Amino acid sequence: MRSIPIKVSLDSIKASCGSCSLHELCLPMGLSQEDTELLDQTVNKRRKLARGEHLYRVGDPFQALYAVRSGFFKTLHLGGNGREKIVGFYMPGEVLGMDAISIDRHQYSTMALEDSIVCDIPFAELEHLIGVIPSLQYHFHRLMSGDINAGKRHMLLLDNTRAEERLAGFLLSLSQRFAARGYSPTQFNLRMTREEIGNYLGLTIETISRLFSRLQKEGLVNVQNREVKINDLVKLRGMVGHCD
Amino acid sequence: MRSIPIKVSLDSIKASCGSCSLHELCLPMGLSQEDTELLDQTVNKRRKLARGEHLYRVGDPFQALYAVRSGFFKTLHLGGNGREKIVGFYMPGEVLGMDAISIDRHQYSTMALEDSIVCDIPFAELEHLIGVIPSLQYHFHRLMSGDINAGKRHMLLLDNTRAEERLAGFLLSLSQRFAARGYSPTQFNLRMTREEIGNYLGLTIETISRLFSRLQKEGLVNVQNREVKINDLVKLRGMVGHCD
DNA sequence: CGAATGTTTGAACCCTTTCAAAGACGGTGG
DNA sequence: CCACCGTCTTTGAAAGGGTTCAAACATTCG
Repeated sequence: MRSIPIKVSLDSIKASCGSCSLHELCLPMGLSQEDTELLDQTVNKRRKLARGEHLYRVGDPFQALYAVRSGFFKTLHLGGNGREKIVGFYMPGEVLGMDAISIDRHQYSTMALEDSIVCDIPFAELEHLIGVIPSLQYHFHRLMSGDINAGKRHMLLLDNTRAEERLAGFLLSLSQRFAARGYSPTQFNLRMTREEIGNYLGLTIETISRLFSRLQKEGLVNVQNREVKINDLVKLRGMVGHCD
Repeated sequence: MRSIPIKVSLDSIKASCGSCSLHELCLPMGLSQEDTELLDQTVNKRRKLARGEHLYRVGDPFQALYAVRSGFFKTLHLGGNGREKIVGFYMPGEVLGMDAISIDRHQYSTMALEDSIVCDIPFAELEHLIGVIPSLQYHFHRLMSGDINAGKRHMLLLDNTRAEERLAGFLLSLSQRFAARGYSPTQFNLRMTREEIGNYLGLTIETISRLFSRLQKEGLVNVQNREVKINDLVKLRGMVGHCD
């Protein structure tokens, strides 16, 4: 609360895709230096968000996509009964908000799980730029298609009836995504609570807790609070049914 | 088998988006007559598929998107253990294959559930056309975004822990989509088997069967083989948790 | 008509949920 | 620095719902 005045003064920071370490994962992937500079003129603002702060909420008018620069986000659906369902976790280099393109309003709320920074990508300007830069068009379509696939993979994860398979698949998914960003695939920090994991996987918090205990007892992983160490990546893969 | 020679002779049929009754649902939605004619030059072929025939299979190189002209399709994922998981059903006006854009190969197999016709949309040509027709760019992005949302809705459906909620949500989803195509929202034919419904919803065939029996006993629906009549749309909606 | 496929119904089992309570962690204030 | 408090996590026992296994029935299509 106290920190709001400080945050405001830091809200806008000059961004630069060209010098960003994530540019091979993010929207500028595959662009020439020249085209990246054009993109930089559109993606010219960064925004800081404190842990727990909303990037946007259900129903907000859609104006921009957001690339995660640093930090961690969750997106959630609000059911008619007040129930919250987490539909995705987003880490640096991933782009938020593409589901809103088709309806002009955000369908899901997005909240920072830790202090984070996003790059604003005003969509009207991006659309214009896509018409001008053919390779941006190509890469943007791949990005959207990748989001379609991420959704389908999550669905396949939820199709595993056994709770164990879901959690194993979840850990492996995190592992892969961390690895793609140059972090260890076997040792990482969970940014979300047990409850958020359970919600995401369609399981209760108690089941998540029991599973972590069991996996640890079996020596597959070590879990200390939010710190996860995977001891046997191969055996963990063997536990997952039909998801990758 | 015997019919293959016949099918081949009918395989290619001249298509026309301008005169297609689905053009407000499909790729040409919102295009001017002039732009639709340009699109017609690209979408110039139709393909007939017999029931049970594959449109494409996992691993096939990605070359075209396919708009369903008539009939019904399912898309399925093949798990490492040989398990099949149905990830989507597609009806006329819906576009197949957008998940493959990001990886250049089809990630899922697609099979006709009944004799069907699709319109070929060669993707390289579509990409070119998108660079030329701004409103096509706009509508194509909405189409992809819509596919992202369809996936998320399916995921929300699977999050309902109670089998009853999932089936209710499934019936409502079909109802809406039929209504959008000018068919009755309360009376329609299931194109898929109980097993396929169960697979899609993460339930067993027995559970689906029991649920239909129960819903019928409660007077909510009438089910005769594959013919469904919804008697109480409102009460059915009340059964679904957080999925619209 | 007959075989294959698809559907319905029953009973026992298993896993996750639910309900309950104790324990650990982290931040705040004295 | 430590005690306190709220939040998060762990663990236990009972209950519920869907699956599994089994068998009869219906439908479709050659």
